[in-house]
Amino acid sequence: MFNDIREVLREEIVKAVAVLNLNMPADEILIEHPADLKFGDYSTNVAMALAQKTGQNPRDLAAKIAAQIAGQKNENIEKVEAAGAGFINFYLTAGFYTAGLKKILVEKDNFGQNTLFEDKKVMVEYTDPNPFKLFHIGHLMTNTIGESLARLFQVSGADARRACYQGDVGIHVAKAIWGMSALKDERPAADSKLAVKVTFLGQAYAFGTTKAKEDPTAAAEIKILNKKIYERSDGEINKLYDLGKKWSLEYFDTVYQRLGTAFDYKFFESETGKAGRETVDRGLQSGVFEKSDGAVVFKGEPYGLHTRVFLNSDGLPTYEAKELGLAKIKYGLYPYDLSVVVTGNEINDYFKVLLQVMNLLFPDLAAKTKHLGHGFLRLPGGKMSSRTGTVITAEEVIDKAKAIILTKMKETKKDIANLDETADQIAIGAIKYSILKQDIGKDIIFDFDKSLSFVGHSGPYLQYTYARTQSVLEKAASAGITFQCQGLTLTLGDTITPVEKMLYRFPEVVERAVVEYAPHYIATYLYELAGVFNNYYADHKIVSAESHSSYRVALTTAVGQVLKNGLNLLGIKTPAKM
RNA sequence: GCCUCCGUAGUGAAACGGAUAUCACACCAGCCUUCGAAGCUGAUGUUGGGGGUUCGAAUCCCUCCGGAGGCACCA
Repeated sequence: MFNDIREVLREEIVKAVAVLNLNMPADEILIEHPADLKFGDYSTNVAMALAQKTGQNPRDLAAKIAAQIAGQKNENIEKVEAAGAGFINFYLTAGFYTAGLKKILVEKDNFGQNTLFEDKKVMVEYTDPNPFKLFHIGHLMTNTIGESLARLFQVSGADARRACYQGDVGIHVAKAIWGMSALKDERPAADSKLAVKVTFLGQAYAFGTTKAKEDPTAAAEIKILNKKIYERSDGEINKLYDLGKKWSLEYFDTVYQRLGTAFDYKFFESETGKAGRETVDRGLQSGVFEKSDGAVVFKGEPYGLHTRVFLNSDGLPTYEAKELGLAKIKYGLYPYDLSVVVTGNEINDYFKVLLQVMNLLFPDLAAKTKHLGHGFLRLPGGKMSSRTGTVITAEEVIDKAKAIILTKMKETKKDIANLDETADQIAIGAIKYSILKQDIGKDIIFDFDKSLSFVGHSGPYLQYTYARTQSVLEKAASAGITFQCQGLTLTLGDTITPVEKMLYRFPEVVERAVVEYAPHYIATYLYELAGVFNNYYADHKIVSAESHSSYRVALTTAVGQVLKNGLNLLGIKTPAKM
């Protein structure tokens, strides 16, 4: 198979090395893409590694091995040469590239799939907003990353399920309920718009928070309220609680729909406490936990970790205990092979403790759990806080971006039927891409003007390039230019370009992205692909009466296809016109 | 104080121990009577300091400086 070209090269290398009476285990052979296309399609460092072992000159050895491989005359290899400090560079044949092109055109939406997680059950938990609180740009970051990972697992053969874990109990909820009660005259009617209800919840929470700080009486009331909410012992409070939670969840659903996420499972802290406490009780029996100052704790120091509280001195489960319960509940509903939990990196250390505890209590689940801590999306002024009001909601950012895009769209005066929907897709594409183009572990200081780009290395650039391919293809169709997947060949002096050299790499990039939990490889690759295509576009007339037009149309079709498949993995839509 | 993560052009980022460290933004000079100028071409400019390991270090180790996060009943 041509997409296993790395295996083909590996075999050729092993064969050549053996002929030269040298020994290089196949799994130690590194085959990679050179940083620059001028160094060929792949290169290997075997000569440098062998030279070190045998004391030979790496450059001479590379030349010998290259000559031997060339002599083996593999049909996919156009040229092999030694270069640099002792690299062996491979240049592939035109036939290889056109076969790659054909594969894209045949597989279409399926191009890029792999079998790394075939038949595996994967659960991805992400987003985790708290009911009664705002859905802010931090949630947008987690959601964007988690959704992309879920999609990467899916194209890798997994049955990926999306899960969201939400804090529907706790002091923040009590503050909001207290606020709802105090501001009862301003409470929206049942038939009010959802936006109004959510705004009210935000005000109620802010009011409760402020009063809790300023007024000791209010603070005491909130504490009592918190207990009542936990116990569900007061009918009036339950009514307020249920109402507020319903509004919140309805609102979150509208945000998810807009972002293109749909959860299979929604878990709540109010449900995980019981299972968590039971687990901790059993762990206390078996000596995993111990009592300390009236609380039940896990001593992490023997493992190089922190001590953490699992049941507080009132006997209530903390977040740690609830998380243990959550793991059990998740596995009960969906016996996964892999459970990925995506959160901010502030809880990295805490999650290590949790994994250690899980390892002692149920090692099978611990081994299947992977925590991914991503960087923070912070504001230039410092930490974002919904308490002090220095918070930007996800919708504010999207709407602000959308307004800019609508202005731009009106300037370009394109004939676009679904203007509003398209602008929404571009706004979200810009935001998601700005998050996914970099390593997920790193912070993003979110400054609207600096962080969100609609030109250059950005989501809209990729969407624009896609729209351009579709526009060209539309023109080709009306000119009656078609192509056959069989027998695609270059004609009339056309040569292989960087476009073909980038296209076949897509499945490799997908594999690497899923193995390393790193969507940014997809983002970077798509940007490079779009770059070489825009370059090609500037130099080549695609739709014409010339005989090479058919091949060029096929190439354009493939580029559009890969951009679409790749952007889909980032959760970014590809409007045909923008 | 202890632990973890991070320091790459003016700014924001990329680089699975490999070749002349790659992009974007910004700034400057060009390209639309020709398939979408949200595009293309060219110019300027970078690995925090000091040691070490290696044929080869932005990447691994030590140390110093700077930043972020965490460190017992919040999540």
